[in-house]
Amino acid sequence: MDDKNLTIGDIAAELGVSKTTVSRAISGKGRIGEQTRERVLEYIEEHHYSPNVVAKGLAQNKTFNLGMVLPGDYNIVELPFFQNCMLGISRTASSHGYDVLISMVTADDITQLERAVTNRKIDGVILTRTLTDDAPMKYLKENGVPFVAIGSADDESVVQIDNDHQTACRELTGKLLECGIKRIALIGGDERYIVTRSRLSGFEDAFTARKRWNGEKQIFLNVDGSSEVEHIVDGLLADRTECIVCMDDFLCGCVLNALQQRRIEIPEQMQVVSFYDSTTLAYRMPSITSIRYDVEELGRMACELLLKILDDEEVKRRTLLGYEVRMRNSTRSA
Amino acid sequence: MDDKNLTIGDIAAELGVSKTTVSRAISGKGRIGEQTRERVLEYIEEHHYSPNVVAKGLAQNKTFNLGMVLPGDYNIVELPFFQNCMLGISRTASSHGYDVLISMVTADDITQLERAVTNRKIDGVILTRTLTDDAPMKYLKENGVPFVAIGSADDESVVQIDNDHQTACRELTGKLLECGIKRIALIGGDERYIVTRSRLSGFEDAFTARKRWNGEKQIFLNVDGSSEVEHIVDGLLADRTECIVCMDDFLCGCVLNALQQRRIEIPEQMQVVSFYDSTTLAYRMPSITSIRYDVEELGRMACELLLKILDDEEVKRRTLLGYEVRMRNSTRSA
DNA sequence: CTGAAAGCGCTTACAG
DNA sequence: CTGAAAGCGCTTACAG
Repeated sequence: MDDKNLTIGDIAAELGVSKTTVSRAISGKGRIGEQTRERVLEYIEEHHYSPNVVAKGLAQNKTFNLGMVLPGDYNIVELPFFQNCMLGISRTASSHGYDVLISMVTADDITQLERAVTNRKIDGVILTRTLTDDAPMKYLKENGVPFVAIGSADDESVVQIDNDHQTACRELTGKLLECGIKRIALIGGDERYIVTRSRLSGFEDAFTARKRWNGEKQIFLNVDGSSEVEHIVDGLLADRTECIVCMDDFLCGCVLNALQQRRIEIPEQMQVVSFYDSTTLAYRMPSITSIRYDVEELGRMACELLLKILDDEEVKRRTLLGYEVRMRNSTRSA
Repeated sequence: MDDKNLTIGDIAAELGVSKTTVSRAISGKGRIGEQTRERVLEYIEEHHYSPNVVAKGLAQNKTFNLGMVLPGDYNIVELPFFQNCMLGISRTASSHGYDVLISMVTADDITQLERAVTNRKIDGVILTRTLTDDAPMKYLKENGVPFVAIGSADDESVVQIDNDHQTACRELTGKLLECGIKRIALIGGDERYIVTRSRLSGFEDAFTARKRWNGEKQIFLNVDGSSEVEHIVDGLLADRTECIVCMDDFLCGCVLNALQQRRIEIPEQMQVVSFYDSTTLAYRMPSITSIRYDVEELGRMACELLLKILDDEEVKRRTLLGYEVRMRNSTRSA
């Protein structure tokens, strides 16, 4: 285990070659005799040498660290989305020789991100959600830090990757309408999240695509917390609404609780659908019709995009990933 | 924004002093004239200089990065516990000039951790759970990497911090027994997690403390997934069990679903309690009696312990944090 | 109180 | 194909 602090210099001395040569054998850059390279590589193998990445970074002006920006708000941070995302990012980064450094930010405090940047701890950044008027994004642009955003953004200059929330929501809503639903409601969270807006658009697209649909739709945004949901649910029950579309699994959980408490049968008296299909709702009875995204894949691809950018490769400005509509027992089958 | 790449050398040249002097003004180490220091500091302030932490690290053989080890298993990673932990760690690290680098490991794959260590990317590590026969722990010990474990471990040489799960579970179980419960069941997850064992001990302590209790208790460990829970619940219903103690909120969610599906009234026909009090169960009706831990605080203190160790300060081998028993409507009141 | 110099462990023109 | 030397941006004995 003493090998731990072997340096390129030690190896050079031991083998009677120069540090330059050792460095070349390792990196594969520059011409070097086949013989010499093998000798060096063998020695390295035997003695478990592994290069000091920090020193390498200093010389190359890199850190081999990627920043991952996470929302540090309570509640939100708990959404499984971010963890699954992290899994994908972490694995990909790791397999490319990078590590992942986290920065938790809130709407009005991005100091952790600023520290990571000004301290030159990271080569690039992955944003894990997008907002209208996105402070981290603004900061990164101003400071010329390479980044990719998971989520969508109006700004065409930012490299973004997202599931196609709008189409997903349109398709799901469409299916519901096809089943003859006349009264439908949409409940969503913070309107500053782009994803909230995308889903809203998809929801509305479904109606404009069906000109003959003459029912009633209701929309509730910026819904936050259980008591507000209860109030809304009471209103919807009074209105004889047939279906509630929930924009995330947390809100859906609240809706389900409210319905259960009021002894409303699902789907007979009220249908319910949600997004994400996370474990938050797994095993709920009845099973919940939901959109499913491959969030780990999303993280993986975001990471690969960033790595390409760091390698000065060209990348698509916008990548749209798919989704899957899973019809289950919380809705009447088509 | 050009200030970005200011170096200590630039400042020295500009001010007509040596790099040594600039360094001393910044670090506060070594004697330096009051006048000179102020001049340097002023210049730095004006030009938004911020030192290259990587270079500093190379010179001092530090990275100012802390490793955080997270379980990379699906499902488990989704437990809000780890996110809240991360919040505490991240904030504390940040306020001490450190960043947090994540390594996701599974029971049989700790390569991400190994990479971070052999690449010398981190100064120390925080483990976020403990297992019997803990691979990351073993690796860190063998390689002399400073670390603290969130969770308990038999090994007296490891610095560990944990909520007092055993006492918590004993107290909660005790309260239930005081209410006259005669048939009680415990459902828990993976037995290799120390926390599962601690809670089991606490559960049993409650009975030994009440010698005259003559009821029936059942214990199910290594329970994994919803169908197994359903099967257990059916058995318990047949047995006329009065109360189910769930070791985590995920299992509790499964239990609640199974009961709801079977039209069992809580707490009239079955009482239910859980641990963590996470948002997974928030807003469930009836509200769930539960233990509550301050997980962010746990992360914060773990991080502070590690920072002290890195500073060569003495620390307590074992820190036990409190808990709160929250009696709610899923149990009959005492 | 201050500075010249060596060093942290790498990389990379440049010269041979 | 190989090496001496300078450099990445800091710190830190050592000397004055």
